[in-house]
This record gives sequence, structure tokens and C-alpha cells, in this order.
Amino acid sequence: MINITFPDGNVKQFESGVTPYQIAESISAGLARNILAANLNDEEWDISRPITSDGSIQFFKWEDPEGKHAFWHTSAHLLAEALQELYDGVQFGIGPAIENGFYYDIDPGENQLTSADFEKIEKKMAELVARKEAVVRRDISKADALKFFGDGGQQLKCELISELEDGHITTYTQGNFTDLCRGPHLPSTEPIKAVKVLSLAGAYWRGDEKRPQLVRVYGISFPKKKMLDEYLVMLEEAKKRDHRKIGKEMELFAFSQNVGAGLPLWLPKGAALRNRLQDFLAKIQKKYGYQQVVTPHIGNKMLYVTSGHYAKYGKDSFQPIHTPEEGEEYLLKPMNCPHHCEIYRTAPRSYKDLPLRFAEFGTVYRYEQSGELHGLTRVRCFCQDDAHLFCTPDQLKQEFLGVMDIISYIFSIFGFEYEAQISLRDPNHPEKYVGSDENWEKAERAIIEACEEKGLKARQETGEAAFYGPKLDFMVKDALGRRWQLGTIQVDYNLPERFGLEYTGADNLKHRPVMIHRAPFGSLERFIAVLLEHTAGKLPLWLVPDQCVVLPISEKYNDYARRVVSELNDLDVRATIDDRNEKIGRKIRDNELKRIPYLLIVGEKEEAAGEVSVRKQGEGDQGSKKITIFAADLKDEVARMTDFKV
RNA sequence: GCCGCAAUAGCUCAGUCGGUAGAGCAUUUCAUUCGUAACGAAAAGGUCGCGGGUUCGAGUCCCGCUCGCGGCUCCA
Repeated sequence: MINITFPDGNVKQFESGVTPYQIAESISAGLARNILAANLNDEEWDISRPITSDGSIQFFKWEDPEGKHAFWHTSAHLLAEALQELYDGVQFGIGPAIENGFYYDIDPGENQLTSADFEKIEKKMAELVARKEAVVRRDISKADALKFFGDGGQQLKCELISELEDGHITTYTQGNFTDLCRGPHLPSTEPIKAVKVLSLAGAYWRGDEKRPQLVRVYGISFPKKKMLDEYLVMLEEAKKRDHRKIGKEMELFAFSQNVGAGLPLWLPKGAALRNRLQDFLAKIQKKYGYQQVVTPHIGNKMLYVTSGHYAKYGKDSFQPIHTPEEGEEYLLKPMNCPHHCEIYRTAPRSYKDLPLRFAEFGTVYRYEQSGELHGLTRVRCFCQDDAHLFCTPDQLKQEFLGVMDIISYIFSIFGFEYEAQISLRDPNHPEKYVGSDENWEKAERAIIEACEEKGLKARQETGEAAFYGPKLDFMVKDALGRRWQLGTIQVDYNLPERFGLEYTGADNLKHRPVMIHRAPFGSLERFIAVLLEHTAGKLPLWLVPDQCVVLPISEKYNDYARRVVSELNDLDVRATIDDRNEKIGRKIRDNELKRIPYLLIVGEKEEAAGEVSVRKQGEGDQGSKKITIFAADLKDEVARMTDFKV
């Protein structure tokens, strides 16, 4: 007999060899019906895998990420099984579960896969599910595994196996398909009731662009048909929130082939929106002791040779600008830090001057790879809400914490949920970084400690650091769940060294300041993109281009409507007019669809009383008010939203 | 940059077998002067992304480029 401990601390005895499924059955039939995966002593465990020693068990259902994970992982195998049945000579790479669904990377050999094949593949998968095949786990020796997959012509699998430790290799088999896999899996493919093959894409084998490119087949599956339908509807809805679509509808920004890829044109309403965001940030930063600076959009190439950026990115960037002068070269600035370092150097600095905080809404240019460009989230010209803080080593932590406060405050104003990520260097590839080990360790420790101090849960990723220092990034998801880095804070001991920055300490000796790079929005472009997707274009009242629109009932009241607009504008309310020769119902519909927060209807009654009839976006008629009262109420509402208590 | 897919009116899209282009919305004009989500009529609008090729003939087939979309890689 073995002792199984449950999450609530209860311990029950079972015969050795009992499976999680049987344990669940002993609790209730309902639980047994719903569990998809288990966890034994913190090890992922198939629900059909026998347990032969004491342990703590946890069950996972569809509602748990671990349950979905097993479900989709088995679905990936099912996809592979279908592909194996449909096409000869397919080689399989890897096929994991992902956040929403699963994929399988395959080398299709002679076969040509297109989206026209999706239906055929889905049908085959359903057919395989109907066979009710069990998914069977086997331990296998390295030699046997190599032979098995080698005989099957699965060279990619053999490469994976060759890197595994003998004695820890398992396979999972269903029907005629056997995959190298760690699991866990469902006991059979039977629960997979609804499958959708979503897309095809290229993906480099093992994520290495120097290796062959495979075909990645994406799919998703559900235990109920209805859930798939709901998911597909949700996807459609998400596409409607695409910032590229909304930005066009709201006349915020545009792209032109003639200007170039990845170079956004900001239209009047978009430009005004940017200005409001900048004012908002500048106001907060002023309270935190930042000083605004302005620097040129170009810089001498030597500036970037000094900073190290030229060696690292020079050949992949916009190439140097040549002047009439022989041998003189300038770069479009890809970042603001070197300029800010030069501002630091304009005067001798004392420890009494520090910290210095230079902020700039700095436009930078980066030649991003063509395939990377994506709406406003990845562009070749963007505006960083940048600042560089120069401080003594003693002040570092406090400064870092101050920046964290700004970022969390800003994200709370917009209601963004974010994930924090600490990006550390990859100790196996020191050649990718500049600076001493000692400085890197100091910087990495400072970030980790700051997060602990703030109680911020941050994922640590090695190899994600910038070449000159580690960073703390704030990631926010877009409408389709793709993660984008917005805010970033980076500790840098290296640029101060490269630029020979100094201050005089209390000891009258020269010291090296520490530098913090930080950008709460990251870039105005990306921030606006994510903001549009989060709000579906219904921007908060304080940011929205038009806060209200005046709708005259008929052309007879256009004059009064114009007086209302001008009075509101004088009161700093952003008001426009819809004086088209249309019926009021039509004007209401069109302006609701334009996402304008307040519609002000004016006719005979309003004109006589000097009032406007207020209709709130999505909420209907709110009754009528004096113009001045409406303006005051609106400004109160704005003040409540942007009550900048920092 | 790589793999795959697309590009037709301002927008969303149709266009069959290769025979010189069509709808809805938007726009303009006319009519109407209206009370809380689409009144009606008419007109105008296109070098079918660009360049080349095949063909008697190309929006349609082929090649190259550009731009865009989904991924991959990259992201100072």
C-alpha cells in the first residue's frame, strides 16, 4: 500500500500501481470524468500512469492551465498522427501545447501543405478520435529510441534523442503514431471533441535561423464543439480590436508606400492624442524631479562607436549619412542615451548634483527587419518616452524604485494588466555583452532586490538582457494575446564608463555615476497601439480626440449648434459639430459608431433654454443641461480620471 | 531576413473557362428640415500595387519588385 496526500492535507491509502484516474474515481465519478492531468510530488503525471510510491497528488481539469496543456499536447500528437496518415515522408520536429492551442513543426518532404488542406486534416483527426485509441507511455533506452526513430526516417527526432540522457527517455503511442515525448498526456484522444487547424507558418528548426525551416501547423481543440465555436467568435471579435483597423477608422495614423514601410504618419487627431499622452507623462515626471531635454535626430558616427552600439548594430541599421565633407558620417539616432551622456558631460558634476534625471520624448530610427514590422507595435521610426538617470551607486536602488513607482502608477491609470520580466545576461555567451562581470552582477542584483522590495512578481529570463546591462521589462498583451514590451528599466554601469562620465565625491575624488535607462510607455507608438486594442478604440474621456459632438436636429439649428461648439471650445472642451443634412437618428448612429463619448442634441427646446440634450455613448439619453453645466461636469469627470496623486 | 498567404473605387468586398470591371457603405447634387442607432432619388468615382513575360487578347496565367497579413528569427 502507498500513502497519497491530497492538496487539503488529507492522506489516503491505495494499492501500489494505482493511477491518478483511479484515485479520482475513488473520490467521485464527476472528478474522474473531468481530470485531464495530474501532478505527483511536483512532477507532471499522466492520469493513466501507475503510482508506486508515496506522494502528494494534485488533479488538473480543463479549467486549470495544466489540464489544458495536457489536452492540447495530446491534440498536437493527434495532429501529427493525422499528418502521418495523410502524407508520406513527413518528418516530425516538435509539437507542444501553447497558450492557446498547440502546433506541430514538420518537414513535409515532397508534400505541399496549404490552408486548403485544413479541412481534410481536421476530418482525419476526428476520424482518429473516433477510433478511441489509448495513449500509451513507454520508457525506452536511448539506443532503442535512436533505432526506432532512425528506422522510421525521423532524423529530427534522432537529433533530439542524441542530446537526451539515457534512462530518462519516454515515448507516447496512439494507434500507429509514436512520438518522443516527456508527457503528460490524456489517457486517450477520445475527449478531443472539436478541432480546428488554424494556420501554417514557417519556423526554423530549433529556433535557429541558420537551420532549415520547417512548416509549423497551428491548431486548437476543445472538449466540446460549443467551446470551439465560442473561441472562433472570440477570435473574430479580437480582430475587430486590431489597432491598425481602429487607427484607420479613428483617423489617428496612416502608412504610405511612398514614405516607406514602418514609418507611421500621424494624422491631426493622432498627433493631438500623442501630445496629450506626452503632457500627462511630463507632468508626472516633473513631480519626480525629471528635467526635459531636447537632442538632435542625428549624431556623429563616433558617438555610437564610443557607446558600442555601432559595433553591435551598425551594419543592420539605417546606414550612415555622408556629408559633403570627406570621411564625415552621421547616424540617424537609434537611441537617445549617447546624446544624454554628452549632456551629462557638459559640466563638471558633484555628488551634490546627483541624481540627474534627463527626460526626452526622443524620436529614434531603427532598421527593423522587414518581416518584423507590425502596425504601430513594431516600426522603424518611433518616439521613446525616454529618460536617463545618473546617480551615485548608493542612490541606485532608490532611483530604481522611484521609476517602478512611476510605471506602476501609469499602468494603473490605464488599467493595464502587466507581467514583469527581469532580463539577465546569458552566462554561457559572455561575448554578447560589454562590461565587467562585477558590474553585471551589481546591476542584476539591484534589479532583483528592487523587485523583492516592491513585492513585484517578475519572471527571470536569462539571455534577454541588453548588451550593456540587465533590465526589468513590463509586458502587456494585445487583443490577440500577443505580448508586447512596453515599460522598461535598465541599469547600466557600462555607458558611463565608455563615455568617461564622472562626478566629484565628498572625498574630493572622481567617481563613476550609475545610469538608469527607462521608458514607461516604451514608445508612444506601441503604447497607443496597445491602448487602442485594450479599449477597442473607446479611449478614456481625457484622451479621446473628440469628447463630444453637437447634433442639430435640423439645419435650422446649425447656428445655435455652432455657438455651442465655440462656447465649449472656449471652456477647453473638445467639441465638434455634425451639421450634415441628415435626420437625427442617422447622426446619432454615425457618431455612436465613431466612439464619441457624448452626443449633444440641440433643437428648438435647447436653443430656447440655452441648453444641450446629453446622450452618453452606449448609455442613451441623459436629459438636458445648460452648456456651462455640461462643460463643468465633463471637466470634473476628466479630473477624476487623471487625479494625478503622485 | 526566412516560410506561407494576399493586393480590384475613399472603406468592406464580388469578379466563373483569359474576352477591356461590379455591389454596399462613404462622397457630390437634388429633395427633405426631421427629437435619440441607417428617409428617398440621381451622379460621380478604378492605369485592377508597380515592372516585365506568355497570348490575337491578361484583373485573371508566369517571373521580378513593392506594400501588407500570419508566423519564425531579431528587437539597442
